[in-house]
Amino acid sequence: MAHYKDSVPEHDRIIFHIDVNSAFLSWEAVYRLKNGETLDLRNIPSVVGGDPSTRHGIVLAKSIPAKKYKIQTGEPLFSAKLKCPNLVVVPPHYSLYIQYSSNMLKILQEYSPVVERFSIDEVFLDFTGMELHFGPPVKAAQAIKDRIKKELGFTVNIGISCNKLLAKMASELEKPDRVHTLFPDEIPQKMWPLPIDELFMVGRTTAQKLKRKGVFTIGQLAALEPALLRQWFKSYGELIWEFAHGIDNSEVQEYFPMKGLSNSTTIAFDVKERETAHRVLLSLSETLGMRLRKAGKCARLVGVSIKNKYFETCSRQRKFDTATDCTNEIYRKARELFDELWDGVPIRHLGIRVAELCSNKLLQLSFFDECADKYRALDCTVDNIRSKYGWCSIIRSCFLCSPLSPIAGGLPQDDADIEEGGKVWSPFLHN
DNA sequence: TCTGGGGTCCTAGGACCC
DNA sequence: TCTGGGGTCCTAGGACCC
Repeated sequence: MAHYKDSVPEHDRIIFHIDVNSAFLSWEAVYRLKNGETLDLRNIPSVVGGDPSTRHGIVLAKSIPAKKYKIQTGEPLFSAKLKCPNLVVVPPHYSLYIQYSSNMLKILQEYSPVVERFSIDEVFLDFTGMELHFGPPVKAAQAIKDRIKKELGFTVNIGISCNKLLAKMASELEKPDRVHTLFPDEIPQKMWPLPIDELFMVGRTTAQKLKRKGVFTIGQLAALEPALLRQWFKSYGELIWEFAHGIDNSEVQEYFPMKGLSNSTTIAFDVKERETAHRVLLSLSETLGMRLRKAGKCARLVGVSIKNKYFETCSRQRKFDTATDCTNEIYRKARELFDELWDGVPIRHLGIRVAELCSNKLLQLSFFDECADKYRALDCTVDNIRSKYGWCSIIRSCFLCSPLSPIAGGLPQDDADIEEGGKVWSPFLHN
């Protein structure tokens, strides 16, 4: 029996949501098969996971057989192995995933001019009006799905509906390698029986609160009075009520203006000394500054966050009079905020965030900072060297004999990164 | 050897102004 | 001496997503 309707009703818009099945794990499997490995990670209990020795030991992606052991993305590898002692764990190769993701995007762009890269493994595609070129939506989606499998070697789910929310909910239905529709008239039968946690934007906290109030399915949520949800969850309550009814008017958007940037890192050991913490902040500032300059932006707001050994977090942010894209300036501000914030408890994780961005062409130099020009030239030179010879071709001397990475945060460098000079390093939306 | 990193948005509460 | 109130900006924290 078909798992989708053979004919779709007339609607204003036709939206596809393309979701790579177990993305990191599939891509890892495809890469390994291509390089002579005979075992397909997708067919055994396996996960892509970080390195516990540097305190990055969490599950980044799981195979479908691993899912049967109730292993969850984000859970510690330690606990995943307790659930499944034979679990195969492989390290991540981010630059590979970025390539697979981009290859898929290229294919999808052939089917519509309006394509939104929602994350490294999810894409929205506005198929409205494209029936003329590629046939009815379900047939076209089948063809796209099969083409990706044939040309790139991995499977995707495609959800089809009249808005992004329903398309996304549709792609989550049965996996892998499937096309599903979820049009408004199918909501009661396909979406309302689902548990409340499966609704987009209902996370763990909201799901727990709803369950305590006796709401267990999306249908039960839909049946509530929106005023009651407003009372319980403020504006959020109305949003999830609308989602439970399949209401969503957001557009498929090719480009999103960047609002802010952040870099953070879990350090392999607990940091007890101020100087060490400062160095981590410096290495984070390096990455942040480079990304900011690459985007052609300056930031007015700088923020610092700390997670201590007890997993308690705190943060401090400040708006400054002048915007900057200078590594040293970001570092100086971050250090100032850190010194005000830190209570001396050993630190596990440090982060820096910048926001309130403006174009660096309109850069307003402070009268008091006569060094600004020199720093600008320095940043520019270092950026050029790094883009030519790799991220670590030029580092600050204070990192020479240090266990700390001179360039922290972002995605961990993998072998492929180093071979390529580490040029590829961010999977996210900005070109 | 237990618990990542990068985003966006919302809210509460305080400061400050008129 | 009975302690306005609306508007805006700012910060910290927490929710969600991948």
